[in-house]
Amino acid sequence: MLKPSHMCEGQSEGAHMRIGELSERTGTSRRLLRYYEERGLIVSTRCANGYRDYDERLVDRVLQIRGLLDAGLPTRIIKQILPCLDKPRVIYFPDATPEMIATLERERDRMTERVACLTRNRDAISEYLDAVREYNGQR
DNA sequence: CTTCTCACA
DNA sequence: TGTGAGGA
Repeated sequence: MLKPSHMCEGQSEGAHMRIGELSERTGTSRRLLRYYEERGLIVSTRCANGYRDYDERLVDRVLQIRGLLDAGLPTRIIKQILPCLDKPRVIYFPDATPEMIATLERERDRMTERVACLTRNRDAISEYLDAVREYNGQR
């Protein structure tokens, strides 16, 4: 029995993949995945050949990171709160430091601001669309 | 295919 | 924050 070529030595059972697969499954460029790792957002182990080896669970994590980034959070903040968002949330209550709370509150307020901005622009576009339909309708 | 660094918008 | 080039 030959083991699949994408598998590493000594990682028999856990589902693992290398960067190309993680890239495809997350819709994130390989370049960007390395960048996230550099910023400390994700981790990887290395195969004997030096290739990165990613755990299955990284798929969800990367997706989550993308979502946070889309929400406008900088990587340094994401790096801090990512552990708090992990599965067993209760465990992480201890490290809810006052400064952590403070940064999260600021970040939430910034989000609120962005939401308001998006809403205004969406409404402006809706209004324009309505006007266009009106014009085309009566001609 | 993977890795890395340097430079740049 | 994210990409492209270019080499190993």
